[in-house]
Amino acid sequence: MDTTTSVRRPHRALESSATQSTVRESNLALVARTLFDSPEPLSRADIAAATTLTRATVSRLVDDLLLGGIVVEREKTAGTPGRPATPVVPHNRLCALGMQVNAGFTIVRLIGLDGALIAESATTGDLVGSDPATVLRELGRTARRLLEGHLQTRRLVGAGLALPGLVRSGSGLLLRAPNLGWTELAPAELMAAPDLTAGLLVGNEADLAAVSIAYPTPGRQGPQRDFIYLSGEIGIGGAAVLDGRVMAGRHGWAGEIGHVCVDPDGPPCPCGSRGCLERFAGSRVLMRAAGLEPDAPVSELIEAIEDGSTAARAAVDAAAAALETALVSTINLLDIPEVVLGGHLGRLGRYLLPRVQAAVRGRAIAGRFDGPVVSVDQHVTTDDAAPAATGAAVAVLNQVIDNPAAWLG
Amino acid sequence: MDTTTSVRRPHRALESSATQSTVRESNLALVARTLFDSPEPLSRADIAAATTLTRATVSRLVDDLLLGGIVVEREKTAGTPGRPATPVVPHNRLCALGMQVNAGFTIVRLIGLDGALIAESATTGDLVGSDPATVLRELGRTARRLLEGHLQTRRLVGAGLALPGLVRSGSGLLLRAPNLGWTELAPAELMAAPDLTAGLLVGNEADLAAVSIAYPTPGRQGPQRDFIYLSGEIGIGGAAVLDGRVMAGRHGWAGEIGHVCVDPDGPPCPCGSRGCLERFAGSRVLMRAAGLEPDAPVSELIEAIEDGSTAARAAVDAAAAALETALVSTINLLDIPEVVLGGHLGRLGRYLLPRVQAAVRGRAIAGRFDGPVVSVDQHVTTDDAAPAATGAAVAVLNQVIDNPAAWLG
DNA sequence: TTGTTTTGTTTCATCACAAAACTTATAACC
DNA sequence: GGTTATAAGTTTTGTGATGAAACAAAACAA
Repeated sequence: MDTTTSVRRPHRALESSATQSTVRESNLALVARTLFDSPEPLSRADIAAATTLTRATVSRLVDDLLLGGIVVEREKTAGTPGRPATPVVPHNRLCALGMQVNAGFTIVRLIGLDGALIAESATTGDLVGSDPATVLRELGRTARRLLEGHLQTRRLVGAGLALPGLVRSGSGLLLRAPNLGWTELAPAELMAAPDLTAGLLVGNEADLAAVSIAYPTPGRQGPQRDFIYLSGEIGIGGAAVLDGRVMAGRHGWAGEIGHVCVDPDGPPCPCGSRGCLERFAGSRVLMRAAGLEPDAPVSELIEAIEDGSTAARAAVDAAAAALETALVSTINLLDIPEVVLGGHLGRLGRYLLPRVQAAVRGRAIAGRFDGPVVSVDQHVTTDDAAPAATGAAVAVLNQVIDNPAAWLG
Repeated sequence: MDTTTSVRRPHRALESSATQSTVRESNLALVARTLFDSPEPLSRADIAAATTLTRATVSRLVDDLLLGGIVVEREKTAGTPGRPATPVVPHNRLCALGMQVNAGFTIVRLIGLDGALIAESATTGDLVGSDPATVLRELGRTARRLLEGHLQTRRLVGAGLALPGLVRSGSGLLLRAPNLGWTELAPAELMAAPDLTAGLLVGNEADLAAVSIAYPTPGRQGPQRDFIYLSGEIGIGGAAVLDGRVMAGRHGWAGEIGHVCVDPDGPPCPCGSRGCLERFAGSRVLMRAAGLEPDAPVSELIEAIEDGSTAARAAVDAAAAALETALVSTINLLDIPEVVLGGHLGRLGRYLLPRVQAAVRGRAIAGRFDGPVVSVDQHVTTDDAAPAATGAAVAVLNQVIDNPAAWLG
């Protein structure tokens, strides 16, 4: 862990050479993305118009996608002069597992390539200090049960797992999850379900929740393309999304807004620093400061405020002030003037939004130019407590859309 | 300026289709990058081995580069059995102008595709509150004089201009440069030298200084590929470089570390926030706090410290503390555990490095894993006061290397 | 002089896509 | 109902990129 300076490869490969099959892969991906990104079904001719490819080329590419079960044809639609078009739409036969382990629950979702929730299984329980092997083995069993009966009609593309901690990008190793008490483990192995977890995508909970905002359904970007996401949990996770891609940094740990310092003389943080945002706006800190049980639901906090509790009000104000400071710094650093609040921060939106929005507009450099927007994660208003599980599945499905050639084999 | 929420285009083009000429462009760039990135001259066969292209293909691509004047053949090298190889190296006939306007000087440099400094012209003077039209017109004249006599043997690729302010990426407009007192102007037009400034690359001073660190010579990456750069001037500029690319953000303003908040109750900053890093570590703030003239050279500050001035010592300590806080937050946010100090911060390296390095290692999340490195910009030790001017030229030349097809026409 | 080795070139086959002609399937109009 | 107009999708042909393999060139070595 406490490794010495890593040896850098003296000459990394610049990139690989292009060939004709590269062209095909690239155009296949272009057609797939165009198809999935469109809110309305597109015909081959529509795709040709949208991509500048010829109809002939699109036809052949679409044939490949049909053959691979990635898309299907719908009934022809008449009504206008000319030969009727054949709409081509995402095939819901392909699907992926999205899983999440959190301090308070585990969840498994099966999601189709068209974005539909096919099945779901959730368990609640206190997982702080739990044994990762036990929890993950059980998660694997749950996933297998969930799949039963579906594999006759569907085909599994892969699985994704969201964890509340540091995940080393590439290797899929969890380095540490402070709020679970887990360190240094390989989730794919512990799940003991090699058929399900071959190529398991392991990701940080905030990063994957951000994916589900950037892509409400697989391959289709939502209205927010550049934004900073904050996940309000025991810790404050964060992710920075630019043009639909989650920023990774060198190891895949970028976006840790919870550990932006908002007061150099503030309380110490287990991360080694002091006065991190998390120390003011993390759920347990907030609840304690409000005079409530650390794991009390947000509704209690809101009630307390409405009942006139000064402690509750002060706690939220302190969190808001910390949030303002951290976000202004973050926006100045990343130049992404849009913020989405998730978890308990989203649920406290009515108290936080106006203040934070005003601060961001008045104090961030980009504030005066773009009219930055602060909003609440949709998932909060629809009472979805596990957007990261959905995001994990979507991330897996996006891989298919972004490189269909690899899936077609 | 104070625009309302910008209207987002509902459907941006996903990307354009690939064709055979795309393959050629891509491989041409691959060959060029391989050639320029190598410390030793490469033969066609070497390039083939390095890229997995065949010798036949490499030969044809190199022929194009030769024809375009981007590379030249050197004398064959014998000594080993087999047909002697023909080394192919960057051609120094192509060159670019790199210019910089700062609060205290202007500079114009002419730099060859091989990285050599061909000519240089600098002027000093207080440009705070100066008239941009006058300054830029004079800069254009200087550039033209500098070029005289060189255009018989060289060919100008283009020009780059570094400015200490906010530049809107794409348009090349300077929105504001607080320390010059300039706002809202189009440098390319004001320079009144359309032959030189066609396609002028305008960039932020810190961003372009970072380019000259990432690329010590055009197309050849230095040892630092991921790093956070801090330019110490009146203001503290910053840039984040990941894999050799400067992070832009939505408008091109990412990396403003000078406006990370290190004390929410600190002194107000013209940017609208409070307690920005710049308020503690900007050169004039630092000098005043040390009891010196605001524009005194760093050497005086060092002397004062060595003479035992407590004010000077305290000022540097305060700057160091602010730097620590800002950098820990920044590293947590970007996951780039490497820092390069430029300008007066680099010149104060002996006082800052140990403290800052310890802070970053002990308090940043990535600190415990990678052994983060804090170092001083090479340009400071070689007494080059204008790395951004070099970076501006290098950025222009890199465009040729990254897409030779566009240059060949 | 002959053989060996490596570089660089030539020739030919393959495979994507573009262009354009063609086929198919519908609506609109007389 | 027959004809025309219109648009979707397919077939055919040509172009241009790379790869593979044979070939030519230029050195060293025995």
